[in-house]
Amino acid sequence: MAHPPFAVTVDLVVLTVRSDELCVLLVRRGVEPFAGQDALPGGFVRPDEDLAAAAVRELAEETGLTVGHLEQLASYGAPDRDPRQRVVTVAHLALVPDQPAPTAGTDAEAARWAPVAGLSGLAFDHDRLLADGVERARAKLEYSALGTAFCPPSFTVAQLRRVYEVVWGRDLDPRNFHRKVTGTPGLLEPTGETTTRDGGRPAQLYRRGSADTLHPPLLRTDA
Amino acid sequence: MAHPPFAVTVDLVVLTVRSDELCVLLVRRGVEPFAGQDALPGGFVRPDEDLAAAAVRELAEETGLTVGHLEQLASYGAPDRDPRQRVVTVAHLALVPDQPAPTAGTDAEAARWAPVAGLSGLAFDHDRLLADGVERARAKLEYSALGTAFCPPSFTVAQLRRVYEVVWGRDLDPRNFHRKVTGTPGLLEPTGETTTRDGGRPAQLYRRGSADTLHPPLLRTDA
DNA sequence: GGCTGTTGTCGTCAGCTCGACGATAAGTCG
DNA sequence: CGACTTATCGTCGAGCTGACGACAACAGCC
Repeated sequence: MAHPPFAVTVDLVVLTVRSDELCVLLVRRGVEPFAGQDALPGGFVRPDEDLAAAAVRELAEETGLTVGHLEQLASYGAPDRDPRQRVVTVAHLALVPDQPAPTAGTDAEAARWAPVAGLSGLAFDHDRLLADGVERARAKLEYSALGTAFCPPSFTVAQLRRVYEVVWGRDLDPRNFHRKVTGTPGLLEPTGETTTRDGGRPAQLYRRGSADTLHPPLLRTDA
Repeated sequence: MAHPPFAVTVDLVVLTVRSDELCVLLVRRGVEPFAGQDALPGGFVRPDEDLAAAAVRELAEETGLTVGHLEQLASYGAPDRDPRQRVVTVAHLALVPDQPAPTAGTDAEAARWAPVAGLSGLAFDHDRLLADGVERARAKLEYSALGTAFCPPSFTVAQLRRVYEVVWGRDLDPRNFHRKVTGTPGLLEPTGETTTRDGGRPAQLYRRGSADTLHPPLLRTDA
């Protein structure tokens, strides 16, 4: 059996919410092909490594980020997606809280946050990976507690709402949102503390609860 | 760069509803490893072939089935999942209408339908692929028009409801279900014809409409 | 034909959730 | 202290859902 040799990589769509924008982690490629162009972080899977382990390792190597959530997204294997050889990549989606610009890693020249809006021209087929990742994140906010993955360990209802608004690109009613998330059992656990900010009434602080699904879902209407 | 050679395969979780049971297409392996054991159909991706194309080809080769829906499920690449060499498989989920037992293909000795309930002991990690595929199908019935993929081109509301009941393992109220699916615009298109069966009032025949999502979703409650 | 059993389809009604919005609480800033 | 900002609680009507009654339209049997 002459099974043609494939290379297998993992690529990462790392999303966060920074200053009211949905941002993705990009690295600038230092080697051909697509040298000097932006790309998603990623790399080859090692001989004795599971796919998920490879994703975690690449994320740590290239960014050193604290990850809030990591899941497999999809695989992409068009024959001509890499001009060098046949490469199948297993894309992963990571959601992380807002963090300072990650440090440059070993493989890549520099890692930086870039707003997703209007972004294009990435290396390989990474435009598509990014689009699929963003769509997955948008969809999952509807029926899961994944919005909290964008938040720090302790956060307010307003912070969580801002996450939804930024990811969906749509304003939500603060009162209805508050009723929904505080009314769902197991979603949020109050810490008992409050915040003080520049103005306005202090808000209750919560941490993620044990619930991971939102039943019934929080639907984004077409409005 | 010595990238270790991987083999890449596609495996198929082909589901259908037969005689009030959710069934999966299995083949009996003729070669080692796991010779004589049941497995999901699948095979190696060819050098110039896209992943989706490979899935379609394998499905046609091994079964000759008419496919109602095909989508990528997930990828599995544990280092020891194949004792021969490092293999990453891209699992796909196919939903097909009830059809006679498929003909044996080239690679496999025989293909047959097996009820999913209580099924285990498949080759490789196919138990997990199957479980993930079934769960994906169950979840997708909630918010998509995918239930029609299990139905022939022309079908009744009761047939579609039976699909939901079998996949979810839970009875649904015929009147509420009827109201829901006929009330969702674009989901079903009436053909104008009716059926006659052994007993009972003849039913309207419908075909799939243009809608592919169900808004609002049809939730399976925990009851 | 009449009766029975089966299945499909239409209605009704209470309960829940949601969206829109008013009202109040509790801080900061000038 | 007043103005402003933000958080949180209530209220109300619309829409969807689940439970269920009622009727329609067939086959089969006596």
